[in-house]
Amino acid sequence: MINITLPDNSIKSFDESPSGMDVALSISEGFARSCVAMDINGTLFDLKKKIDSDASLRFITPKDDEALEILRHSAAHVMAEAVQNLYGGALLTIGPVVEEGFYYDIDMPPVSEEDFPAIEAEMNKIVKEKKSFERIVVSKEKALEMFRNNPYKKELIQELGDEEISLYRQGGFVDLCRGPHLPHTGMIKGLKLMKISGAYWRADQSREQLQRLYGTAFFDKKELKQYLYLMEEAKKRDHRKVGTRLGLFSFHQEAPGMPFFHPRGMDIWNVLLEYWREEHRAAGYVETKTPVMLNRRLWEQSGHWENYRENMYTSVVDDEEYAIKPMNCPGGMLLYRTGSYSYRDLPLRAGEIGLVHRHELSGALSGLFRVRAFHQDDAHIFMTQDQIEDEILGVLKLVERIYSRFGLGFHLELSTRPEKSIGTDAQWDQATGGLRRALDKYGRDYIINEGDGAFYGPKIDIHIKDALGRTWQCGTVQLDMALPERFDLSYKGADNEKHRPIMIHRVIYGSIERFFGILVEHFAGRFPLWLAPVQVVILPINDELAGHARKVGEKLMEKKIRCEVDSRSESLKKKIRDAQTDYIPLILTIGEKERETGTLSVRTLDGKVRMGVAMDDFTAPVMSHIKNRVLEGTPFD
RNA sequence: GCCGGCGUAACUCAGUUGGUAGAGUAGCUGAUUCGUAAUCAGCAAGUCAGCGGUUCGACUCCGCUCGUCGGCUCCA
Repeated sequence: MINITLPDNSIKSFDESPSGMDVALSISEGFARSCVAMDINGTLFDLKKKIDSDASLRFITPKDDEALEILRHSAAHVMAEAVQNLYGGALLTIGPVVEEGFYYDIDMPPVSEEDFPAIEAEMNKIVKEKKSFERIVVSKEKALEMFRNNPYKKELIQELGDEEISLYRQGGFVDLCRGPHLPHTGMIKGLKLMKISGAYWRADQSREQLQRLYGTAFFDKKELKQYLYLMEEAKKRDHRKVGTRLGLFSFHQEAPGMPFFHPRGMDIWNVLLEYWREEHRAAGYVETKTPVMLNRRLWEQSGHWENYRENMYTSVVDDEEYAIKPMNCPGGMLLYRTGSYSYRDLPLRAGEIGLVHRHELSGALSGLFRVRAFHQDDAHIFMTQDQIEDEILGVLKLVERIYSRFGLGFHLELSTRPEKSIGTDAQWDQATGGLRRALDKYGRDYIINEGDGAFYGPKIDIHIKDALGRTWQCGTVQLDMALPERFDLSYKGADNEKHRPIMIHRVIYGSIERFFGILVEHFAGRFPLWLAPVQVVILPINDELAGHARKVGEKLMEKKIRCEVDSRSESLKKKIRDAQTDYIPLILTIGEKERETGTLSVRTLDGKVRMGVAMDDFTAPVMSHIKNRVLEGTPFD
């Protein structure tokens, strides 16, 4: 007699070992049809597995988080079979599930997206056949024998322990796999190949070049449609497209990976920094600036010459070797060392909008998201041991303040000591403990990435979430146990002894260029009033009214409202259309009536018009809306 | 850097099997003077990314270089 306990604590009893499917069928046939896999005592299994002792069981249905992963894993097998059916000599390697779908690395001649329809058709054929996934367990020797023609699989099998090896079979297709899998291929409803790229076996450039085929899959065609819609929306918002169309920035062959900012882009840039300075002053930061080019000796002392040299630009001046800074910290060290500090001066919060250059791989460049020259909104905080917690907490609060101003959510990740690292266990414990206590005090959940810290200290990464739900790592708070040592920094304690300060590096925007790009996509180019490069456009109805329009413009400029007059001899309709497609939040049309009465006609982006607004009734609310950095709309919506 | 795709006017893109190039938008000129999302006409604009090769002839085929896109990798 086998007793199965279900999540609602009901117990089903069976005379003989039932399979998961048997248990599901005992609930209802419809339910059984929807089940994907099962969780027995905390481990996932196929529904076909026989349960031979009492157990508590939870069925995995498409509603559960684990289900999608299983589905996609099965979909990867379907893709692998399809490719093997179509391309004779294709050798399968690995095919994991990734965040948005799955991929399979296959040793085969290059294919292109033109081949996708044929592969998809073959996949759909396999899906239609509702092939059952069967788990087969064999010995290591047998597995090696079965995959004797596939060196990749053999390599994988060799690395597995001596225990038995599980394989999965669907029809005539067998693949090495831990599982679990769907009951059958028919459950994969929304299936699509996404892209193709090269990848190396074991991510090693010296090894075989493989074809990586990406796909995604859902339980429901609708979900696939929704996903494709989001992808398309993201494509439409692509900051490279939107930024070019709005005239914010450009890139040129003469300086790959180094953006040029145009006047309208600089408006946004300056507003971002203005806001940043305001918040940092209020949070007790001072601002500093260090040179872009520094002597090689400094980089040797900081350790960058040893650890980061391949990313640094260098130059020889008067027979001396210089490096263009890839980070601001060494310069910051010199600044600190210029003064002499007592414990009363700490914490010292020194901000710096530093322009750094990093020679990134040419293939890694991507719009403003990955560049070779960028500005960091850096700050170095020097403090005593017992200030760690409060200082970290202060940074986290500042981060929250600033991100929420843009309507960006975020989550936190703590990275701990990596294998290759400097410092003592005690130092690491103390540093990591300080970060942990600050996070706990802060009160939000955080993820822990064991061993993912920098070699010189643990860190907290802050990942923002944009309007499309995509996440980006922007902010980071890193404790540095190396530089104060290398530069022999000190402060005088209350005990009149020299002490080594603790130092953190932190950024909030991260790379201002990248943050800019993220904002373009987050707002889809429709910046809130306070950020909009042109806040108001003034449209005279005819040429004769251009003079009055300019006068109105001057009045707004006096109030520091960014505005332009469009006095082209175009129709009003045309000028409105152009203003709308430039996402200018407020449009003032100037006709005879406005000139006579000295009022304004205000049109917002949603097409609503308010006539007869007095000048002051326009400027006052607009100015306060801007000053308060209101995220949504305008005072005239 | 590696693999693959792409590179035609300022921008977005056409260009059949090789016979030296077009459209829309923007720009300029002129007409129109307009009340809430595109007025009309004309003009000008390209070493077809660059270099080399094949060919009687190359935007088209081949090679290299540069840039760019998607991945690998790396990270802010």
